[in-house]
Amino acid sequence: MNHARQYLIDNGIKPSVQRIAIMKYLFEHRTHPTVDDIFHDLHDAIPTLSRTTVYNTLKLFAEKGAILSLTIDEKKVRFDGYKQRHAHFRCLECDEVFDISLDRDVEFPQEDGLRGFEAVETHVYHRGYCAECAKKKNFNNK
Amino acid sequence: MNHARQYLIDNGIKPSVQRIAIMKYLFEHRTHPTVDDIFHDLHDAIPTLSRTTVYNTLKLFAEKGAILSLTIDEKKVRFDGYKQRHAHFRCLECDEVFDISLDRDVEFPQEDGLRGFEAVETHVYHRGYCAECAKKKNFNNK
DNA sequence: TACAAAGTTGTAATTATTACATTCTTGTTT
DNA sequence: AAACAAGAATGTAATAATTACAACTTTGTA
Repeated sequence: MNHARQYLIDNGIKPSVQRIAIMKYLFEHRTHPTVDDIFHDLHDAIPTLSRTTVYNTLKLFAEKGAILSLTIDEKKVRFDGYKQRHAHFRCLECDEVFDISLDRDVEFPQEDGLRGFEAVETHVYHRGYCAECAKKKNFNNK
Repeated sequence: MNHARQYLIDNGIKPSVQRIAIMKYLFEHRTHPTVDDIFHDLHDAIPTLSRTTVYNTLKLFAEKGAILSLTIDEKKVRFDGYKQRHAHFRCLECDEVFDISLDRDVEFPQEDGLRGFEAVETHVYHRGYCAECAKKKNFNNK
């Protein structure tokens, strides 16, 4: 039942109480949390947790390829424990980040587009208004 | 011959000495500069220029849709005066940002992928090693 | 020439992130 | 079980990008 623990080991990361808790958090919260979101939410369960540990841990996870770090928000980095290929959408109104499916036509770039360049990761980001905020916005502009 | 000035007007931006200089800079430098790059490089020509003005100006340009602001670099925002659809590639070694052509197959997402979401802009970012750094890296690992 | 609106400037504040030295855990060896 | 070393976690202090803000300047117009 300790999925997070095993996941860390599989990614070459030594599990610790803090690391397991953070990985578990990312599996359970598909909200693209920031360092502070995670720090804040885990603080009750692990009162000794340090913000620096959250920074260190997320950096390590991203380096090991266990998670994605998203720079869709110009203020702070967000993190994503969901590794399946998908795009992200940030709402300019409510500031939430959503997962967007990438359909067949929207494939990730092939070798040919990148002559000689070695891509490690590719991100597709949208910025705009999420369904809910778009509705409100269009209603008000009527 | 004042292309930058006219471009600003066309985008609903009142031209000023500073704004024209910054727009001109972006047209002439396809390097995805940061605020500081621009501030530093224009300082000789306009000694009174303030860093705040560069921030204000770039924010205004981006809001008016005259330029793109790129969040490919987790530290600082970069700017791009080239509006044609293209992707970006940031080298993890030399930290340069390159333009990458998006071929026909790599289209920007269509409406269907975004049910109800209103996309204002879409970015495709790659991170990895540029041709030059990849060559060095592979040579050293031999 | 006077004036208001918009633009620019410089400093101070804010905020995310990193550096670093100290303390704590963990597993291993005696 | 005690001693030890390596790796991890912690907290504070530093750094760096960005924004807030109040004062000053420029521009166009009456």
